[in-house]
Amino acid sequence: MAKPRVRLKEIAESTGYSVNTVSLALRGSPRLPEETRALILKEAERQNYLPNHIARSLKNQATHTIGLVLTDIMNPTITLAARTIEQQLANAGYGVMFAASDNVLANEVKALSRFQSYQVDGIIIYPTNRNETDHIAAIHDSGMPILALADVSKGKLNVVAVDDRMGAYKAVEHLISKGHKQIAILDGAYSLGHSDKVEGAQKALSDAGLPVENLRIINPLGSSAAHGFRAAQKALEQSPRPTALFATTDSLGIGVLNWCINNGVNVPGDLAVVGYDNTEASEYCSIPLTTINYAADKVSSYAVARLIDMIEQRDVIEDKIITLIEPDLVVRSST
Amino acid sequence: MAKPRVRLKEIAESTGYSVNTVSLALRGSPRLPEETRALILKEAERQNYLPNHIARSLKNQATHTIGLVLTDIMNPTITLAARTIEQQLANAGYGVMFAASDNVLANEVKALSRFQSYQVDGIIIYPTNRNETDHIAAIHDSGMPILALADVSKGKLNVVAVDDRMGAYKAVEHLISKGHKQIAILDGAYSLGHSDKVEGAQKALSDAGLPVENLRIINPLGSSAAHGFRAAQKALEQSPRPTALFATTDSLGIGVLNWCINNGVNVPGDLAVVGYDNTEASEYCSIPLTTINYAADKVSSYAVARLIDMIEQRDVIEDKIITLIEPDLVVRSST
DNA sequence: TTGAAAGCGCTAACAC
DNA sequence: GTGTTAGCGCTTTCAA
Repeated sequence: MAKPRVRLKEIAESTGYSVNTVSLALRGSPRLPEETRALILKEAERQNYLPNHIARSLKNQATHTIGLVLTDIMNPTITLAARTIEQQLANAGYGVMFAASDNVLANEVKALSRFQSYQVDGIIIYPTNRNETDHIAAIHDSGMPILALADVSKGKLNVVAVDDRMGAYKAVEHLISKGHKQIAILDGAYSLGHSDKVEGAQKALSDAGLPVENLRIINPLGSSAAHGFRAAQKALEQSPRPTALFATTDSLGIGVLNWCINNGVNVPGDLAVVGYDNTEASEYCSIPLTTINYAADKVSSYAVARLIDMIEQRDVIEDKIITLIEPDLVVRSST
Repeated sequence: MAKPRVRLKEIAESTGYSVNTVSLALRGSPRLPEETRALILKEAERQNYLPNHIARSLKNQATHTIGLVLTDIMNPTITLAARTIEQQLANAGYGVMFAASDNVLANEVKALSRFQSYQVDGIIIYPTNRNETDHIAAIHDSGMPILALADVSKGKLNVVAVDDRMGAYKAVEHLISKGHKQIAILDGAYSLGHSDKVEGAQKALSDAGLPVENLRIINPLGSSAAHGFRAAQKALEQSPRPTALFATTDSLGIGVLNWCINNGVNVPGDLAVVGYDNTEASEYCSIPLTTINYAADKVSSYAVARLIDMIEQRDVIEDKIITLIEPDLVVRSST
């Protein structure tokens, strides 16, 4: 059943040219007369030739494949980033291998070394833990172009990311402008060293002359609606009771909204809620959610463009470049 | 900066053995004495050797990579399937390349031929259109193991999927048992030839002695909460007005629930709503959603196991196998 | 117990 | 214009 694959050799034999000429023709070399080229192309078409990417990669020392290491792929914002990155890379002629670390460092390490072994031309990574990026930097130092999608600027990596510190600042600044003084923040990433959002929130408080203790940090142990639903009660049990809540993902925020609906807590009357990411769901949930727009498309485009730059000028020594995209506040009914 | 990669040659030179012996040692050949092996392993470790997967693939005619073609990766059920499949394959020592067709056939075709060119060992695919699978079958016939995650049993492909006809049957049977006679179904896949859910729903009606015309088919033009939100009104404008609605994804259902909340429609009093997929969100949304459990983990495990079987016994001629997993009803507050 | 040589499918330098 | 040859890094006969 399994037909042997068509190689250059087969085309060469049936056209009478050499393998080399066929290779040249298929890649559109100007050295060949139009006639020869057309003839070979036609025969290749007829035999349904597809180039053997593996052989080409071995020879060219380039696989035209990149590795994408994600943390929690179930987070819609990360899913969206993955989708956009895949599209952009496909357009640029690159294939994408992916792996999800699920925020477990060991998984991240394994995925990275698998990608190295697979000889990917570059890696785009959502790091699991911002304080543990040395293993990533080591791979980068060995000559692998790597781009991080989170602001690990303390490390040595190139970065394209949303400015989460600024985003959180805007979210909390908005709450403060509405008169709130006791604010809870739901943040599952804080414990993994991703402290930007908490820091941005704290800065908003202190810039407004409020004590940072007024921000109660609650770990929802995840980033989904289920986690938000379960953490909402804990947030409202704080003393003094918060009048506003900043959920660091929309999913968390939606979970909080639903808990409020089920428990007779009026939003925004009893509790104002701000989300983060501006996922599609935030607009169409029970109470349209005020949120921070995470421009996934922008991040992805920049990231892909930057990575391809790095790949194609591999040997040029470059300084690390940190690109932070400033996110905007989107005001809806929940605040 | 870019250090040249360590090859077998480097290890050979620094240990004094030949490339061949090093290769043997690293793969644990019993032909070598323990001492030699240990020595070589240690040196490989020291030099941080990682095998060149490309070279190995070319030689072995196997890449240990599979291609995953998805439709709408933003659909949480598909995301979950992707995640589980990646995990399972990684455990089995396979890498995963992915592409999303976004339900555009041309994208699917492109992705498939890219994967062929990349010499993947097998392909797992969520087909875009069930009536257009000949191009997939053609690749299968050329010797590529392919497994479909939707019931395209009319075609020639191997299948592991949830029995959506049965799932839809159970959903609508449940609504009928609650006394509903006028039912709307929101289904965006119907127009793409995925008619199982509609057919299952219709069968439930006729088995109950109700005319199939009592099922109003509405195309939400997508599968997300936003689409559900926008389609809800259209559903309730049908005449006679439906008293129950079957949303063929949970996201659609959640969109409907939220529209109802915003428009004073009582659920389940004025409108009973059933979803499909049993996503995490369905449990923690505004009104816990009755739904059909799509056992993504089961589907993924079976699919991966089956694909690996196909890969490893490539030359054995096998009949196509259709595995359909029967889904269960999960009753919550929305009905 | 170890090594030499051929070859996977392709590309590139160099002939002719 | 087109063909010959070597080689990418690895595995696998086959010898020694």
